[in-house]
Amino acid sequence: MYIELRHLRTIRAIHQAGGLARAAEMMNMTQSALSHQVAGLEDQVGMELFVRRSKPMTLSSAGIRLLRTADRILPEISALEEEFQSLRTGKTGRLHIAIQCHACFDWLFAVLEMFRHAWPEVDVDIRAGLAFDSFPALLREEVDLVISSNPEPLAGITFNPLFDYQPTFVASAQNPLAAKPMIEATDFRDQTLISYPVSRDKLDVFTDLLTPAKVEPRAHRLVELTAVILMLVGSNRGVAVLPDWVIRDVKTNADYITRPLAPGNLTRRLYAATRDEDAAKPFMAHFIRLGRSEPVKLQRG
Amino acid sequence: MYIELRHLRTIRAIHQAGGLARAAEMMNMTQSALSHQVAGLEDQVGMELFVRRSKPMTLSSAGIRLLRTADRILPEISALEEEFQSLRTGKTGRLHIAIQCHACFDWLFAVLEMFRHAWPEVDVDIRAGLAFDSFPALLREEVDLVISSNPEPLAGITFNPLFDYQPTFVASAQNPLAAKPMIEATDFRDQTLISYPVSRDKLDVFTDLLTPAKVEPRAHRLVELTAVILMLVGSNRGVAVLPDWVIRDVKTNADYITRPLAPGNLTRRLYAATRDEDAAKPFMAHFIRLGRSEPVKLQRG
DNA sequence: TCGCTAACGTGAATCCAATTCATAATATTC
DNA sequence: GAATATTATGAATTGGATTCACGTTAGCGA
Repeated sequence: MYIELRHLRTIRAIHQAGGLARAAEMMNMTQSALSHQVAGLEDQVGMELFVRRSKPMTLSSAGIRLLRTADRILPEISALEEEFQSLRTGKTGRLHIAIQCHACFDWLFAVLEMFRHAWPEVDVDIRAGLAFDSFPALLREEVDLVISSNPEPLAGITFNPLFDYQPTFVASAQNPLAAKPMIEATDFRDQTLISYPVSRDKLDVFTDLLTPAKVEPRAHRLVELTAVILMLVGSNRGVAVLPDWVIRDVKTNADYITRPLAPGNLTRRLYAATRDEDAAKPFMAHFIRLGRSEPVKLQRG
Repeated sequence: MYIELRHLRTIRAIHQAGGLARAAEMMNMTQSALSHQVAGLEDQVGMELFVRRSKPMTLSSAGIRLLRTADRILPEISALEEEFQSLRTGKTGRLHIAIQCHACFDWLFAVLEMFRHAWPEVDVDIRAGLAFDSFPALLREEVDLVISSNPEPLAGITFNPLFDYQPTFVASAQNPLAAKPMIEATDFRDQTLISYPVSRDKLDVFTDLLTPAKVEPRAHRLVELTAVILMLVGSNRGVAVLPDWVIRDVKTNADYITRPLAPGNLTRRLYAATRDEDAAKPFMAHFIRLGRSEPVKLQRG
């Protein structure tokens, strides 16, 4: 049997209006239409939904069950419709973020915290675990924004610049390299490099230093968490290259040394990638604005 | 906008089947029909529900919202349909009982207790407060069964006999009438009669004794609860006429006397009135069977 | 009890919207 | 890049919902 929402609306209207004729008026239909509709529904259901002994017809016990369901379901539909309305006008939406750079957790949380106060209706989430194909995921609408420092010219994707940072060398104060004012590619030959577990073309050390110079570090250890990387570096089990904002805490720590890389002016830029059509959405624009201003404030203070 | 269940079913099917074509097969429709339907729905809603960049098309974030609603609502509809199925086959139903005779509470609870074990799916209730127009209420399907000792020949109503009882006179042992072996109408002239608060034509004392004899008791006090009536009678503040099954407890109590009425063979019959079409329903038949057998067992033991 | 009025039911005609048919456009795969 | 699979499109068709016109029934007051 094929119950439809139309039927639920009708049942509710007849009940509210207390009769077929008034209900018909309410719904901008003829009384006859409703009569036919009810008859059809009763056919479907296989029993009488109304008592016709008394004249303004009233719900039977089976009809009351239907009414209860209607009263539960129809408000849900209304809510859904209102939600779509809000979606259209841009008050609400979804902001699922994929991050290619693990270190971004650091400032991203702070930014999201500010964001969700301004846009409480927007469904926010961070999706780790798809760092490799985050751009296809963006196009498939699995996520809505990708934090990346490797803009690729892709149809349908807009790259919004956020802020610049310096990939910075960090090592133990015990490490012999502490003697050098600046670190170059060959310095890594006899070092254990510690990095996030992502492919080399997503790691600044490789893309900007080691790969061009065709240098391979003595060992390469993959670690997920920034705190753990710093811990290992602190105990001189390896060296790392991290964005400057991450190592602001260890800069003043005597156990660590930080040094600029190679020519000395290495700068990278972080982007928020969105689908073209989303870039204009008000909450997206706001998020990107926050992503531009807040991290630099964080780094200073 | 007019979302219909059809749309929810479609969304769910496309998601389950993982594509339009397979979904169409599932729903016994052409792929084209679904394509049109989805397009129409997206028009209504005012945004894309699916991502078409990749070929087996997938839900967009708005589509996912719709899917969530569908997953909540469609099971409710299925449950409803199953319920109607059960209603048709008679496994479930409603048994709302109106009682004209207050004293019936006594045995009715016991019967209902047995009944609800046998028919757990049937919605049981006792409706007091419409003793006066219980038969119209029965026809209006406000209740489904009326316990009555006053069968009226009414179109659409079947009276199923339950059991017989004797309206019995009960008074304090202190009352002068205790001396009489049998109580007649004129004996009430100088007595306070205590009865349930219902119209006289529903009270056995009047219909079978006082009204025919045109006798009026000295006073007539209305009391709701059987226990209170007996209490008042016990302290000789009045006399009462109650069904024999109610006074089985006081028969052995020295504070009370019970006497037969008038000619001595006054017997009344209790009926369960149902709508004609309901009388055949299995759970109704079962209830009536219980209503015949259980009260007499109670009275004996 | 009669007749009036309001409310509901019925059947044929109509209309609109959902579906189909046929085919084009587009992505995916090897 | 051909072959395949998947979705889109437009005209034609179908079918179900609605309307129209009228018949029927219940309620109500004189």
